[in-house]
Amino acid sequence: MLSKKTKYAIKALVVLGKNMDQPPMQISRIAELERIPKKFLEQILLDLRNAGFLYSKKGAGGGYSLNRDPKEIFLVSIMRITDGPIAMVPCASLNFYHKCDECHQESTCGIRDVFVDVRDATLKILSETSIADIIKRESTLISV
Amino acid sequence: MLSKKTKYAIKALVVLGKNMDQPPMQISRIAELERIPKKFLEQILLDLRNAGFLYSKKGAGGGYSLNRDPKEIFLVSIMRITDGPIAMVPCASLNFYHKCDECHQESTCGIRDVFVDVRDATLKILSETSIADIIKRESTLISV
DNA sequence: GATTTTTTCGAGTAATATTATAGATTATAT
DNA sequence: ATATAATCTATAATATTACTCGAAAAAATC
Repeated sequence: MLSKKTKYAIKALVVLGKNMDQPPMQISRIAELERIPKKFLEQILLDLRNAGFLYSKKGAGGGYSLNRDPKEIFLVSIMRITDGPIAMVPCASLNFYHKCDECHQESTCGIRDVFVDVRDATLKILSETSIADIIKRESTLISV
Repeated sequence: MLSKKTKYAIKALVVLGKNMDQPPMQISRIAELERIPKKFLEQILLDLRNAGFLYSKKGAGGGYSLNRDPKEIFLVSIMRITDGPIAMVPCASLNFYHKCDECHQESTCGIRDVFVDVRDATLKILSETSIADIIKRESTLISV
């Protein structure tokens, strides 16, 4: 399951992606627009900022804005920040690998073998899909 | 993340799939072989039995055995029993659909749109892979 | 038919992770 | 100086996961 944290992160980035040429947007404004608990969003934006995706400015007229082209912010990166691994088993993770507790013989584990395939299929989609794509998909869906 | 419940379920089914022409195997034997907490495994096997995948027999000489050809038991079915939905968002689930708490406009949600694709990719693999395939993969991995 | 073996059933609990909140601090603009 | 808004640290509330307990029911064997 995708955590609320990740959903909120994506939603916030989408809002900021639509706000590219505007002055920075405040946490409270994003929280209001997307109905995200403000204090929770605060933490999430901070994580995204620390990962380099956001620019932030304190004080009056401050707020958050994207630090990169929305075309260059991929879901896979966001998810790794907010949820951690993409793979469904730790032993199949590229960025967060560790042995499964239950596993006796990783090299011959058939479960791992299947879930490496699942990871690859998921990864392909998530690393091809950007915030810009999400925005595009939404406008396409509206016009249909 | 795949729950331990699901991993244990798959492991138990694999053990039983290798035991096809033998008399039924006891919970305690499976638990021992796969190092699964016995009482936990008990619940899991009961779920699989109630779903029609296992045959069970009480009393001395009783135990569990597969009720179907291991080629016809697919990971997708097991996971739906033990973990529920395959999709990462409830609104993209085929068998466990429900609205996301946070969602205001499902029909135009770009997140949903992407995760329907992820679901399809995952589903393809999981509904093509059977217990027999897991067993086959393991023996292939051993011989490499 | 008593005893042993083994599944079945219902409930309960412990551990962990997720989601959210609170309050004080720091930086910036006016 | 004052108001604004991000940052930081801690903690509370809730949900989920992973298990555990004890007793009942069914079947085999002596």
